[in-house]
This record gives sequence, structure tokens and C-alpha cells, in this order.
Amino acid sequence: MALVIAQKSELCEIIFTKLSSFHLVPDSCTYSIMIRCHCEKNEVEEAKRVLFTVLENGFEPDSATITVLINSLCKRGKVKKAMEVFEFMERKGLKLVVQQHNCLLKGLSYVGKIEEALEMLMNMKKTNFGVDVYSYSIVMNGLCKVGRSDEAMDLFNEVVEIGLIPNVVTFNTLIQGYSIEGRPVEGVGVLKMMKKHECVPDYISYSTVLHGLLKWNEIVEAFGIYKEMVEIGFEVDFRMMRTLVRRLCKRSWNEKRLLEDAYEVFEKMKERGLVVDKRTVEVMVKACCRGEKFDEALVNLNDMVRWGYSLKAIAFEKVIEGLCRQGRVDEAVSTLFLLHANGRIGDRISYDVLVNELIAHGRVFCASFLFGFALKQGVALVPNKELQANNRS
DNA sequence: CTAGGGTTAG
Repeated sequence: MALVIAQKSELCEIIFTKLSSFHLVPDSCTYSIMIRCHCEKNEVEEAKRVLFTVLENGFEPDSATITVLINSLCKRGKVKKAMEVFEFMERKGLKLVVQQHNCLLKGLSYVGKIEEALEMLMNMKKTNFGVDVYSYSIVMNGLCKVGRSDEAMDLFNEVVEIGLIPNVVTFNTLIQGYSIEGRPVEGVGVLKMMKKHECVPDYISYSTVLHGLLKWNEIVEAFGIYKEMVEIGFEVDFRMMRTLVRRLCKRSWNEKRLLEDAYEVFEKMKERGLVVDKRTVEVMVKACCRGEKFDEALVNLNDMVRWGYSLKAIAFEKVIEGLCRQGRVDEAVSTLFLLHANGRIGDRISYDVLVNELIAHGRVFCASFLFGFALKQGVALVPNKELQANNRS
């Protein structure tokens, strides 16, 4: 079994053929492992042959063995063959247990025969072997995958009605269904429902909800779920965090309060040492400028240059203009040099704004120096009156 | 103490 798990099926088979030289006789458990071994190698016919050998040797193959075989067939979409095994066992007078029925349910859903799966589920209810929560979860998943979450929800209600206990997988299936159907907020509703059913949402529950909300652009809801995840201690996938930051930034243009939320997620990414791509930084800096948060913008520009990222000049230019507007001219000049350290050249507007702001502070000498510096960089500025006067003197 | 089985995401 260890060899099968380690995917060393060849070795497993060699040992099996050498059993007799150790005077060992395989029993039903050995055969069951061999069936799985062949299934792993996609040798279904071989697996079936082993099953027949088991029967010929007078062993009663136990249900776990049959499950492995049926499951392996179903997983590969060979539902018809699985049915054959199924019927063969019934002719032998062996009744199939709920696990095997469940494999078939999954197989039927997998090949798109969801109606047949539903019919089978209804028949299972009538037998002594019955149905369990796996059966329902499987069919619900089949329905969800084809955009029939309402029917999946009907089945969920049936689960509760007949006294089965839905588990985290049952709920996660519903969440996924709503997500792909474009009803992500109902996924949030399922999360709340779980708490009522005393089922603890897991990482998959939250991630699926968050992914759905992001996919359908429910950004404010998404941030709420993100916060819950952080509070619980789940590490949110960095790609989702990146999307969240960008969308919150975009939204903060019209809804100022969202800037803070965006920054919170952004900071968490840096704190976790995640690679923040330059596009996200640019969007974040842009949003900071728009929200007049130049300290934050500047901190990030500094970080980016230090880490060797080459950002678009516009990110710096917006900060320069903003700082000048606030009269923080020294920091604005520093930002200009930061831009140069980043390997780019400021545009005409940045130099214009800086020169004018320096003059406004009465620092004409600095303004002249900067003016000359701009010319050297090939940025053509139109000198204003003060500068001309200064240069004449 | 005593092998092997079925459900959810990106």
C-alpha cells in the first residue's frame, strides 16, 4: 500500500508477483490493494481481472475493494463500465453500499448526466442502504456546476428535513454554486447559515466567498470578508489581496473612505513579505495622491526605489505636484531626485510646479539651479519674469 | 495493536 501511495506501482506489482517465492498467499486485502494499484496506473481492465481472480478463488470481495474499482472508473468518466461492475456484483448477490452509490452519483454528474444522478439519489432514499450527506453533497455539486444552485439549495433543505447533518463540504458546495452563477452575496448568506447550523466555515468557505465577490466586483463586501479572514487568522491568497487593493483604490476615487481599506490590505501584503507587483504599487500611490495622502505615497515610492522597482514617472510626478500644492517644497524636490534615482526624468509640469513653488517661497537661487538642471536633462521650460531678473543680476 | 473505500476552490 505504501508503494501505491508513493506512486511506485511497478515495484508494487513486482513484489506481488514474488509473493509465492516467500511462501505467501495473497488474501482479499492484498487483492484490494492490487486493484487500486492497477487503477492508479490507469489499467482498468487489469484491475477488473484481479477482481475476477478474487471471485474465482472463492473470496468474498469486500466492499472497500469494489469501491476503489468503481471510483476509479467513475473518476475517469467511464460510468458505463462502472455500471457494469455494479450490475455484475448485484448478479453475484452482493448488495452495494452507500459509498459505491456515491461514486456512481459523482460519475454521472461528471459526465453531465445530472438528471440520472438525481433519479438515482431519489431511489437511494427508498433503499435500506440509504443516502448520506456525501450523496447529497455530490449531487448538489453536480447541480451547482451547471448553474442550478436553486435546485442545490432545495436538496440542502431536504438534507436538513430528513435529519442528516450537513457538513462544511455541503455548505462550500453551495457557496461555489452561487459564486459561479454570479450571486456572490448569497455566498455570504451561506456563511451566516453555517454559523446557525453550528458548522465552522473553513479556509475553503472563506476563500470561495471572497473569490466570488471579487469576480463579480462586490468590493465592499469583499473587504468585509477579508477582514473576517484576517481576524480568524487565515492567510488570504496574495492574488486575491492584490485584486482587492487595486479595486478598492479604483473605487476610492469616488468613495474616499475606501482608501483607508485599500491601504490596510496593501500594508498587510508588505508585512507578510509578499511580492507586491509594481502595477499595484502604482495604483496605490495614485490613489494616495488622489486622497491627498502624500506621506503614504512617498513612503511607498521610497520603498519601491530601494527594492529596485522601476515605476512609471507619473507616480512620482503626482506626488511632486501634490506636495507643492501643500507647500511642502523640500519634500517635493527630494521626490524629484528620487525619480531620477529611479532612472527616469521628471516631466515639464513637475519642473514648472517646483520652480514656481520655490519662487513662491522666495528661494529664487534654488529655483534657478533647478531650472538649469531641467535644461541639462533636456526638459525645455519657459522662464518666468522672476527667473529672468535673477539671471540678469 | 491488526492493512484497503466515497464529498468542496483557485
